[in-house]
Amino acid sequence: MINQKPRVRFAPSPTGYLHIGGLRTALYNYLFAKNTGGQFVLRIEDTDRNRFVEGATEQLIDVLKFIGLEDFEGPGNEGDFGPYIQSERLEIYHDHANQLIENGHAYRCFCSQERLLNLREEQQKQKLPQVKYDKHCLYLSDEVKKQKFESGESFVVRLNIRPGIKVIFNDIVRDRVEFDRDTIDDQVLIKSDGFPTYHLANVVDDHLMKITHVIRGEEWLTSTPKHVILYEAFGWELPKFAHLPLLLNPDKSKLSKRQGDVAVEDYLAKGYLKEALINFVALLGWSAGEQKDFYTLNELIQKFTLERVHKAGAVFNVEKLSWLNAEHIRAKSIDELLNYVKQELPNTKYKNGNYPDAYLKSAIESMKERLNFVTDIFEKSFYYFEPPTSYDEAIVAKRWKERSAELLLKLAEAFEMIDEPTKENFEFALHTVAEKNEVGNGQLIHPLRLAISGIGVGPGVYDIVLTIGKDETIRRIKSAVETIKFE
RNA sequence: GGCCCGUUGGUGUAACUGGUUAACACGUCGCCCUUUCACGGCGAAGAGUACGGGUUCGAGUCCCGUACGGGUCACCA
Repeated sequence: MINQKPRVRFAPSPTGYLHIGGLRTALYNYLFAKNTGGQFVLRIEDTDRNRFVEGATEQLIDVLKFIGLEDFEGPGNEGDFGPYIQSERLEIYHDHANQLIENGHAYRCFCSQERLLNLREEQQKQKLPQVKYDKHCLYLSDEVKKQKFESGESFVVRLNIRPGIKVIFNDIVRDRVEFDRDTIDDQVLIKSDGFPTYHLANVVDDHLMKITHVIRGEEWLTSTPKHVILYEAFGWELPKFAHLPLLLNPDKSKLSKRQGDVAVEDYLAKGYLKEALINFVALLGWSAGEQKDFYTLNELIQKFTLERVHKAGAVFNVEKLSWLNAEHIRAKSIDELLNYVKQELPNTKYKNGNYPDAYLKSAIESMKERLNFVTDIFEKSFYYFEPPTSYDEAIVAKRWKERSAELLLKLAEAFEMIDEPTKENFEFALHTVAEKNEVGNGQLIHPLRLAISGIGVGPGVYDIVLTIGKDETIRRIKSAVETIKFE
């Protein structure tokens, strides 16, 4: 057991999307597994039939694979401990529940919803410190139990918590955590529909799947003593626990839908790169202890340790995510970016345009450092995809002077003469025209930018000219001269 | 309310087993570069480590208490 390779699991319930907190949990499990040479297991916890969402499991797996955590043992990649979908393991849970009933660690409870409700109300009225099941069915006589069971009366199976010493366990993130046994309720293990609850299923599966480290969100910390008691009841060795700090809304409450996007799919749809998402989420609750923020998945794998996981919850700060996204864009090669751009092009109004790869690459080259999202290229530098149809009024007012039209026409003539279209030649031509007409370069540069792009910001003018080409530049100059009036 | 966990600039984090003026990044502001914008560079403001005690020559680091925040108390995970 000592030198066993770690086995960890990400055990989401298929809700229809991957929660950003789920991504973080999955990532830490994955990083830990990869870092230690262990195995990352994916298990689908679909024991709540009321929340069944068609196709959710497939969707979850797709997103996980897309984002780069594709190397898992689980559905579609069976190992020796399947099935990996809990709804396909019902018999296993029943066998184990029965085992617990036999040795007295669990019992059948026939109480109606109504009685449970009344009990709860009653206890609340009495201002009891805590609402707990009263073990009513544990104390039924054997005959009554037998009779109810055999007559097919609906029941649940409850864990029988007995008085005893404190439940103490060690958490890798939080060190020692302890709970009094009498604060623990007789948790339902098997629901009346025959499905197990999370508590039973997770313990049984973690044991059977030989999970060595349970790495999950802090919201599970308070139910961990129940799990510890279950391990005890089965006589199983305890896995190591690591409860991760929560991801928080700006107001410090648990990250939720109400206060912004929470699905990984949403962020992907908005144009965040998976690299940025991984990088950002990894830093929420962990750091390598170095003064650096940019990491690739491989670097994270090399650096990750559970010991360096932080204890306090972390606010999800979209601004830093956006910065990281821009950083990851800048780190990509032009060819990689070309793929993204071509992938997105059909979703834009320029889908019918014809843009050769070399053209797009030139445009990307000039815009790379100015993009926060790859799709920004279609907005911020629309002029690469269509000629300007209007001219920014503020820029016109500021840069379009009395002689601008005349000078631009002369510039167009000079451009016309250029045989070899290079940045240097365009620049030289502009300088020459400026000199001959005794004006500063700015008198040409700014009107030129306005004429060919319609706006006042963007890459260097010569870069734009080079990308759209000599002929198109001249066309745009002529068109601008006709449209823009000096006032 | 009970129980559990937490608390370093606005945000994410750093600060080896206690040892000099608490570091880095995002964000903000300013300057430089660029006849634009962005990138980049430089600099600034912003916490004295929730608060109060204690231990110690010395505490963000250890102990106790308080406050505040969060999580959890389902036949949901």
